[in-house]
Amino acid sequence: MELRHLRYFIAVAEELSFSQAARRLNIAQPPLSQQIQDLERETGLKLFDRSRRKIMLTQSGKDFMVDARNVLDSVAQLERKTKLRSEGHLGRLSIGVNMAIISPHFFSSILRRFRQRHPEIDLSLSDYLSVRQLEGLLSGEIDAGFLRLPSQIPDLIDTHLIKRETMRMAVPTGHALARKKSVNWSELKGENFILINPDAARMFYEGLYFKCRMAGFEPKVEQYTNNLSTQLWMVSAGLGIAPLPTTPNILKRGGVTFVSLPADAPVYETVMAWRRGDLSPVLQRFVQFIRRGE
Amino acid sequence: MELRHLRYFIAVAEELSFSQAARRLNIAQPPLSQQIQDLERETGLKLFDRSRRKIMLTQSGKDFMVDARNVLDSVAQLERKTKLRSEGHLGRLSIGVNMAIISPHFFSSILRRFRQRHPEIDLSLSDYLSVRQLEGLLSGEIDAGFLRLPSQIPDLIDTHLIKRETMRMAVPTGHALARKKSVNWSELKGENFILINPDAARMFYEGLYFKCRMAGFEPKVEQYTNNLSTQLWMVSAGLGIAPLPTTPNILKRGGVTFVSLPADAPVYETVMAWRRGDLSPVLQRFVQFIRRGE
DNA sequence: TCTATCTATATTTATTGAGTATGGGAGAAC
DNA sequence: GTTCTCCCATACTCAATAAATATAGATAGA
Repeated sequence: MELRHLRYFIAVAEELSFSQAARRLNIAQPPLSQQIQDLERETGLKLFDRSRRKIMLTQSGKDFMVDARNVLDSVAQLERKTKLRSEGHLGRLSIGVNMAIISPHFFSSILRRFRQRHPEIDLSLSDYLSVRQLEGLLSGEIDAGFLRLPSQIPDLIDTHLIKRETMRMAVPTGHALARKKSVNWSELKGENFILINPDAARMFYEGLYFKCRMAGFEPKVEQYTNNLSTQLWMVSAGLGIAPLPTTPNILKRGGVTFVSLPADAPVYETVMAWRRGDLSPVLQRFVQFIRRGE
Repeated sequence: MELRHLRYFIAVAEELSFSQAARRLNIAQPPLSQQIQDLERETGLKLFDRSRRKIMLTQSGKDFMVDARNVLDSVAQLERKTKLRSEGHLGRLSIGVNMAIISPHFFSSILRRFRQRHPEIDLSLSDYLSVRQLEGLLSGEIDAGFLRLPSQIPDLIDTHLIKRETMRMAVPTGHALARKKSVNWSELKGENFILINPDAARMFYEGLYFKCRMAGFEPKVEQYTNNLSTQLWMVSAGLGIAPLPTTPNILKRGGVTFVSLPADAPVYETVMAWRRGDLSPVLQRFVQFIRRGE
C-alpha cells in the first residue's frame, strides 16, 4: 500500500466520480481506475459501489476513508514540520553562555527577541566556563556558545565577535599605582597578582605573561580565585592587583581603582562560537540573527 | 515523499548502517543510498552524519524520525484495521428484528454469543415490522433482518430459515369449535375473524383467504388489531377467532383454545434476510454464524 | 602499507504507473 | 423505442524510476 493509493482513493471518494477525480489529480481516468482496483484487491475490500451511474462509497469504503485520512494527515504534518525544520523555524538549540562575562541584560534581550521571532524553537541554556563551552561545542553538547576567546581556538570552530575589551589593572585604592592614570609594564614588577583559576582562564593570561616577560620580570601570583567577584574583593582587601577587562559586570566596588595599561595590552574578545560547517537550519537562523544584530 | 522513503529512512536510522539496513530491507545498498539522498534533497535536511565510519543521526534526523515513525504507525494501523475489516472481524452491522415474532431468549442468546466472538463489531438493533425490514434492507438502512416471510419476497433478498410454523386457529374457550381437536376450512364459514392490521400483515393472510375461498366463503373480518396481544385478548373476550402461528410468544392465555387446521394450512416462515450479493465481510460473518447455528 | 569494509557514483535492467484507444452499459434526449 | 451521451473498465503502449550490477573512493584496523 502506497500513499498514491490513499490519495487517489480520497479524491474519488470526495468527488464520487472517477473522471472528476482524475481531472483533479491531473492524471487520465484509466490509471485511476487501475489504482483503485489495485487498492481494492490489496485490501480485500469493495470500497465503491459502481452498480449505478453515480458511484457510491460502501460501508467498508467509508470506514477505510477515516483511517486513510488519518494517514494522509500525519503525512501532511510530517511535511509541514519538515519544511519548518529545513527553514530553521522549528527545532531545538542548545546554547552555552559564560554569565560571568556576558551582560545579562544584553543576553536576555537577545533571547527574548529570538524567542519572540521563533516561538517554535526550543532553547536550552547552560552556564559554562568558556573552555568548557568549546568542549561542549566539539562534543555536540551545545550548538552555540557565548564565551571569551582564548588565544588559540580550534580550527573546527567559527566565531562572531560580540565585544572587544582591552585589559586594565584593578588596584587597591590606597595603592601607589592607584594614583596614576596609566602604568607601564615594568611598573608592575614585584606586584602580587590575583588571577582567575588557571584551569578556567590560563589561556587568557598568556598575553599578560608575555608582556611582563618582555618587560623583564615574571608576574608573581599571590592567589588564584574562582570568579571575578572574589578577585575584586581581594583587590579591595589590598591583597594584590588584578588584570580585568574594560567592562566587567561587577564594575563599581569600594576600594578598587582601575588603571589603564599600555596600548599593546592584551584584548579580551567575547564571541559567539559554533561548530564550523554545522548546517543545522536552526543554528543558521540563530547565527544570522546575532550577526545582523537583530 | 513516499512511504518507501520513510521505511528506508527508519531502517537506516535503526541500523545506523546503510549496508545493514539494505540487507534488512532485502535490497542492494546503492539504491538505498540513492533513496536516502533523494529524501534529504526533498526535505532539505541533512539527516545523517556520514563523516565517520559509523554513520550518525543528525538532530534534524532524530526529529524527522519521530514524525516519520508517526506516519508509519498510522499506516500500520490502517493495514491492521483493513485486514480485520476484510475478514469481517471489525465493522458495523445494523440488524432489524421483529420482536413480536422472535423469541427474545433465542435472539439475545445469538447476539450475546456473536458479540463475544466478535467484540470489534458494532451491532445496532432496530425493532421493525417485517415489511418495514424489507424496505430497510433495500434502502441500506439495515444489513440483516429477522422477520416473517411474506408470500412473495423481492428478488434482491436472500434468506435463511430460522423457524417454520403452521397456522392454528385461536378460538374462545366456550366456542363450539373449541371442543374439536381440528377443524376443516368449511367449518370456519360465518365466523368472525380478528386479524392483524393489514398494513403490517396483509400478505401473511393471503394463504388463509385462498383456502377459505376454496372452501366456498369469504372470511368475515370482525376487527383489525395492531398486535398479537390485543388479538388474543379479543378472542378471549369472545369477539371472534384468530389465525396464529404454532408458537406465538404470548401462548398461554385464559379463555383461549387453539385448534388445528388441515394439513394444507399456510405456514409462517421466520427467516433471517439480507441483501442478495451484499459482500460486506461483517455481514458474511454474521450470516455464516447464524447458518452454522453457532 | 595493505586489507577489509562501508558508502557513493555510474550504468544498465526491470518494474510499474501513466497515457492512448476502445468497448460496454446506463440514463437522458428525442 | 432508438439514439446519444457520459462514465467506467479493459487492452495495449510508453515512459519514468526504482533496483541491480560493477566499481571507485574513503576509512579504520591489522
